[in-house]
Amino acid sequence: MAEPPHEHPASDTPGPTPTPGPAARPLNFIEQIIEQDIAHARWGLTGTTGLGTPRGVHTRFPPEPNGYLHIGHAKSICLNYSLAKKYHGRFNLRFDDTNPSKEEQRYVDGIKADVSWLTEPLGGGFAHGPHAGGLFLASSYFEQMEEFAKELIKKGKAYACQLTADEVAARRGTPAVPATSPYRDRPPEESMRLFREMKAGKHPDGSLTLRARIDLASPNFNLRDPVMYRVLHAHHHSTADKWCIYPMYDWAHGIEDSLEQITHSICTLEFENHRPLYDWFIDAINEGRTPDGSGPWGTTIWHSRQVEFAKLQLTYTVLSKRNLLKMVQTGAVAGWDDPRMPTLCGIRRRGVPPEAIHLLCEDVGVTKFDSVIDIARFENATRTVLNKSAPRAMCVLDPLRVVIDNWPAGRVEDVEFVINPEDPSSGKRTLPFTGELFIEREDFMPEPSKGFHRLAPGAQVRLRWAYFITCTGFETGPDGKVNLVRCTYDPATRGGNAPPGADALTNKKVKGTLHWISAHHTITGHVRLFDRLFNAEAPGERTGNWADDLTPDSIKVCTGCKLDPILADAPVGQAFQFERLGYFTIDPDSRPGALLLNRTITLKESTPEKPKAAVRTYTPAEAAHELKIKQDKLPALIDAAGPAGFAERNPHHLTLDEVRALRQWLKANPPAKG
RNA sequence: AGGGGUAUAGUGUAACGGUAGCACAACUGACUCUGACUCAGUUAGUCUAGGUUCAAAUCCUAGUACCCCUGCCA
Repeated sequence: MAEPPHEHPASDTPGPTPTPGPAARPLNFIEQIIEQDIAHARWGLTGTTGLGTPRGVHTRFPPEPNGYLHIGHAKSICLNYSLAKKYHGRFNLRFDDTNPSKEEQRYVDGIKADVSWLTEPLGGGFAHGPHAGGLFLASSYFEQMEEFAKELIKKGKAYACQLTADEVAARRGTPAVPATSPYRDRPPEESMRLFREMKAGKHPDGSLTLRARIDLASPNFNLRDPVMYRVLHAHHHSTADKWCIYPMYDWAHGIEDSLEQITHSICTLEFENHRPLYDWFIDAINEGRTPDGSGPWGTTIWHSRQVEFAKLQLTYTVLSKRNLLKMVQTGAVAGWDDPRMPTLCGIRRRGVPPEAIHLLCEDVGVTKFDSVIDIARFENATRTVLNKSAPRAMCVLDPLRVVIDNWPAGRVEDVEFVINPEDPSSGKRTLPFTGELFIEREDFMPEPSKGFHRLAPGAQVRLRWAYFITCTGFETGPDGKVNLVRCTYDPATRGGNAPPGADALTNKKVKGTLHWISAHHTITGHVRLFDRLFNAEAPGERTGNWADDLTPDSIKVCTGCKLDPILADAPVGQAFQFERLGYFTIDPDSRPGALLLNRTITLKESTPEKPKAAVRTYTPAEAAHELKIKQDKLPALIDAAGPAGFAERNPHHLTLDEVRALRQWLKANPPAKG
């Protein structure tokens, strides 16, 4: 495994960027780094060859199996897989299973399924396809890691430390005061003996660690002699009871990447502070090693390059395994795969196709800047994909009976129905039309409001693909609710086509088009409608507890829905667009005769009345942030700049215009220095 | 406080010393057998202050704001 001399990123000089090919979009910063690496032939990259000759970019997704994956992880998976695909390489799935006290086999299984689901439309995944790198377990490297650890002990670069966790914390020091350990100058032989005893199970949990001997005074606390191994008598989901010492992330992770010869080790921003440590460990192992194996310690090991990017954050969403787990445990949701959850299994059950996640990731890009993505972008990506792919169906969620008085008794007519107007290859099917139908209750108003152009007494509307009907009256039940609408149909409008108007030149127009279903040709079922799980942009920001921002009724079940008969044979997960209602999918709990559907997302809706202008408002905290001042200086600024009417308003949220005015004022009246 | 990062329209991102562009959102309008889709147009931006330069988002200096780091978690 010849590997070129590792160059630290700091030594990089901007090289000529190779022709990027047909660039649909500019390269993101990671692609730029990779193309420079190719230009300099680092890691043996040539960029022009196929797989492994000598090699392309090799990436990996390294989850800890201590929970289910969420949409934040999806960004990392898409990034890693896409880079391997774009640069003729491979993609590994590797479980970073170094802490058995938190990990479970069911999470391993769930994560494998989620990653496969997500990467499948990209042409494969970790297990199959042209870029499959394979499935790996950190725990299968434990023996090798142990050997490396012993090597560092012999080199005087690691030592056994008998400080307890509390003592280590107490001796951690401060930026100005170095940490201390009375054991760091212990002879290597003694450390070796203790390390062997640790492994042999002769020491209780927490009594002993192996620590790297780096720098107790480093301003980077990760370098203050970090723990490499701890004693932990715990059952491991993969290695069972074979080990009672487990490596720490910092020690293990770089070795895992090295053993798999990962070229670019992509991770999130919070690991930036760990990169020097990652590099230190590999360099320490390589001290005394040579590329040809002639050195005293053998052949040099692989040194991957770590690159950090900003993780995905979404408004109205909680994205941390800890909080997600708590939501499940407290019953805030029905489980990890509740369709309201941002987990990949929840999103999948909700009916979102993986392509929507790919589209979102392309949309938001890859940078090092912490940003929060508006959840609406994800919703829009979902609509965009489903609009192109979902067959249409005619379903009525809240049925209202319509009788067509001039329809010949008992007559059934098949009307042609375009399965997906956005996809000509999908073709047509037929739908039975009769004199007794259901329409959506909200599509009829006895006394129509202004701008309502659906059904009302005397009004004419089109029934999609069928006929124009005119309302001649309605009946109400004892409760005063409308329970029947009477209409006549116009035979000249068969197929829903508008007949020539009075002048025989312009077609007669009708404003509204309604969806419908024949009362005698429908199946009933339940449909679940979801609202956002949280009703605050940043759940928990207000009170410190996300539970305070839970939407009270974020799930609504419609019973007795009148569904298109085509749904009877649809498989679980099949997506449909219910005309004018949104996108829906069959839930796994659905049964023949007891259909259950989930609404994935509504259609985009512009309201009939003049939509009220959505004015962006700022909380005091947001305004201060926007103006780059401390929040406590905001009141004084407002007093000084005085946006009209602000003082009378409650709550004291600022409008966009007011924030702009304050910014202008600040520009004209810069704060005094000091 | 020390260290590590990041600042470009409302939001997300390009521009690599040479015309600040794109997408989403918003707003106008057109089209429409889904109040969907599609299409056209409008509004709006380089954190601040100095400096270098014919020319600065970009280079230099000094500030400001935000994120990460003091687990035997990852």
